Formats: sequence, structure tokens, C-alpha cells
Amino acid sequence: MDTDVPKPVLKGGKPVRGSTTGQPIMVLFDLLSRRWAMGVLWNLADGPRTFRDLQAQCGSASPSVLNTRLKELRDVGLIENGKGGYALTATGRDLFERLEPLGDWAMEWVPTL
Amino acid sequence: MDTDVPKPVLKGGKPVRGSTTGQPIMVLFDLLSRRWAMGVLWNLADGPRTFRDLQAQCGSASPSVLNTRLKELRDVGLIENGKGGYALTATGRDLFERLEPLGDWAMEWVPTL
DNA sequence: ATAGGGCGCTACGAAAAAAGTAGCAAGGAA
DNA sequence: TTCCTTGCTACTTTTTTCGTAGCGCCCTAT
Repeated sequence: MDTDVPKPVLKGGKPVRGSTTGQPIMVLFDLLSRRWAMGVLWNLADGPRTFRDLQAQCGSASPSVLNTRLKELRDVGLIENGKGGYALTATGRDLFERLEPLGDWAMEWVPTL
Repeated sequence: MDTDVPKPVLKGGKPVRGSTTGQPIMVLFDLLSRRWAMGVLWNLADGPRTFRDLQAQCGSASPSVLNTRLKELRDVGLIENGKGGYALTATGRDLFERLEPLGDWAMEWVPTL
């Protein structure tokens, strides 16, 4: 292993954090494990939202982080900014669908903590 | 909204970062979006691994972060440390199964970047 | 026209998290 | 004993996130 997979780079030239293996799942994990990334996708699932809406729903995330995250998610084509606010792209919806099962799981799991 | 849901707290008294709404999914996202959290679960999926194995597989994550993460994941019962190294618990495997679809998705998605 | 109000977003210092590197105590094999 | 490997702590530097302030834009009511 450790073949010479081209090192994944987010549009804009930012190399993916950590895991230099280039495994797709690690590239995804790297993106999703940035603060509020998954939260944004989740909150956009049931319709477009404005910047300030998102901010409120994301536990008052600071505008700087939120904006950074929104840029990143736009760069990789998961969300887009049209009228009506930010919304999931087709790709974004596709990813969300694979994220959704976590919601049910979390509802069973959290009470056990 | 903003009912008085008891604020989720990880064993050990550490309150969940951000999102004070107490939505289970946000509690989960909070945990999973910490560095290497998902990567650890992923790497433990096909069998137990030693601390140093995990370290190597996680792009040489620093031992301090890795150790912190392992403690957190143990605290919430997703992994355990037996002989043979760290391994997923039943709960952990259950969560992994919901995470697994992301792998296939990532393989299709990454090349489009 | 103009004074608000909501909007997307930038700036910047402070705090928290992660990275990077070194090294130690314990256990096991030689 | 000596030599490894393993799990982990300590410490410094770097990166990320937070928290707060506020700007320019557009729209609406006065």
C-alpha cells in the first residue's frame, strides 16, 4: 500500500489535513470534521437558509468560522449560494442522505450517555 | 424552540461543544468532528489495533491528540482497550455501520474534486 | 431622502485544540 | 541484562475556533 495516489487538494490549493494516504474516506473525514461542517449540511437538509439563520442554528457559531466552512463546502460543490440563501447541491443532498442514518442512531445513543 | 433540554455532557463532566440545543445529532457531530475521531472508528473496523498502529494509520497523528480521542471514545462506550489493542464495542460497530456508506460515496466523490 | 433593519461578510485579539518532538515506565523476548 | 515494543505523558509551536465589533449593501417605512 501507500501507492503514489495524487495527494488530494481542495480547490484553492489547500492540501487535505493529515492522513497523507489519499484514501477518499480520509479526505471526506478531513472535510467533515471541521467545526460545523456536518451541522451545516444537516441544517440545510430541509431547505435553504440564510447566513444568519445558519449561524443561529449552529449554536451561534462565529461568523468567521461559519463563513470559512461555507466557502469550503462551496469549493467542493456540496452547497451553493443562490437566492433564498445557502442550499445543498445535488451532490450535497446525496451526501446528506448517507449522513441521515446517524440522526436516528444518535437519538438512541445520546440517552445512554 | 430552545426548550430546556438537559445539556448533554460527556462522562467526565465535559460539556458538549457548541450547539446548546441538545439535539442528539449535534451531540454526535460534536464528538465525531474532533480530529481523528471518525478515522479511529474507521481503522478499528477491521479488527483491533495497537496504539502505535492507529497512530501510523492516522497519518502519524500526534500521540497526545490520539490519546485524548481514545479516552473520549472509551468514555462514550464506542471503543474499548483489551488485549490485542483497541477495538470497537458492539455500540461502536453499530455506529460504524452507519458510517460505512460514506466510504463508497467518498470514492466516487473525491475524483471529482 | 433618509433613517432604520436585516443581510452577507471581514477584522482582530483571545482562547482552545492539534501538531510535532522527546522521552519514560512497563512488559516481553533473547 | 540488554534490547525491543507498547502505551502513554510533557512540553513547545502552530492552527483552528471563538467572541465581539462593525462595514457596505439592499429594502422598506417614514
